[in-house]
Amino acid sequence: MPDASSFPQTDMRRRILDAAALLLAQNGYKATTLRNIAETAGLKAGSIYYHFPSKDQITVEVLNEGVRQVSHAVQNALNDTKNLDGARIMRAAVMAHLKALSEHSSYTRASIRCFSMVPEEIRQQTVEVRRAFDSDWLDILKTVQAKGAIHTGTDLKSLHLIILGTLNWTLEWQGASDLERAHLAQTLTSLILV
Amino acid sequence: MPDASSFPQTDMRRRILDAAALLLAQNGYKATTLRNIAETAGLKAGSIYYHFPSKDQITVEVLNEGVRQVSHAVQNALNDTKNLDGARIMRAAVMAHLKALSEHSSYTRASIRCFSMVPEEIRQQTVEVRRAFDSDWLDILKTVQAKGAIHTGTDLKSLHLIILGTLNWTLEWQGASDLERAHLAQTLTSLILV
DNA sequence: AAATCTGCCTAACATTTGTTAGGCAGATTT
DNA sequence: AAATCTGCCTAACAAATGTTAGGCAGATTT
Repeated sequence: MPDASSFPQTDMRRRILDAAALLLAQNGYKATTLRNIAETAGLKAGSIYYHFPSKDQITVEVLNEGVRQVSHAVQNALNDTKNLDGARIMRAAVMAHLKALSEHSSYTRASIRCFSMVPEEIRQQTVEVRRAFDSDWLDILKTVQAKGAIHTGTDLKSLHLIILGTLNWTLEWQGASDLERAHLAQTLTSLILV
Repeated sequence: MPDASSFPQTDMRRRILDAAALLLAQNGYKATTLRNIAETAGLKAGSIYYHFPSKDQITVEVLNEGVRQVSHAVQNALNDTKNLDGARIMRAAVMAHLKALSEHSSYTRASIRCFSMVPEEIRQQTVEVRRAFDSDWLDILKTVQAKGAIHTGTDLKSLHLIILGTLNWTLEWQGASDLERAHLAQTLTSLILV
């Protein structure tokens, strides 16, 4: 059975996660079936259990990786801009977040869109990674405000929700171009920065 | 079987829709079962087919009603503020949108969160209502900008996404208070208005 | 060469899904 | 009083679900 997409042949575990991420992002948790994942990854449903103990475990790994992709991207962007002014830090964080969302869109979309619909048992295993990321973003906002790039009167908790909501919402307008995304980042930071 | 919540006894059709909206908002399309809807509405699964021809039809009605609730709320708010200045129009629209989201949260949450995960057949029957609402919001922004309350340089399409993203994202932070919502509306409009 | 391990497959299982067919008590109409 | 209509129920159906048990060819180890 020669298949063009089966060159690596090994890393089947990764291919299963990729397939799951794609389907979870597209159809949600319940509509994503193991037979569907198997077909996309290029094996049979029963064989998945050689790599994972359950569908839930696959889901947990996908959801957590989705958050980590964005979290690491933002962290890296900030390490490069340590002693810059507030405005630059802000722009770097927003653009890194947005770029990560679009580059790893399967995992990030799965993470954002499935989180609140997934069974309680799964949610518990993904909630801590999320809280850490929320905390990171709030720290960024505090720093930028301390550097004077955000009005002192602005409520940072609200601002946090505006940024998160705006950026994550981009995953809903399917098929958006990088240009449109850049436009959005520009408009958003312009509104926020003093 | 005396049940405290079965006084009306008639309008069973509405109770089915309410139950479906609640479950769709909570668990998504695929995880919402007819037996689950029936139990919540207070009847048996087979009896649903006396009121609706299929699960899909129920879903379509819930999703469309969710959008209409918000759309009408915004429209009504604007009718009351016809000749006001741009800033007041903007604030009225944002607050009406936000209030409708929280008041009819089951329908609106179902509408927002299920739309992109639902089978193609259902999406087709809900897409036109959405487009109309998008168009309405863009008109509002054009009016407000024409009245000078938004910088002329601001890209309205991006601004539209920021507003939609921010407000709709509030449905993700479960259990938020009205005070927090009001705070968010205040911060958002402050950023946008000149 | 024998034994083990790797990585996948087939075939079944119990359960749950949307949906349908037929029944039945009470109200309404004739 | 007879007939019809309303609004629900029970019981079943085929299909699809997560999961498990057992097999099997090829590589690796002993």
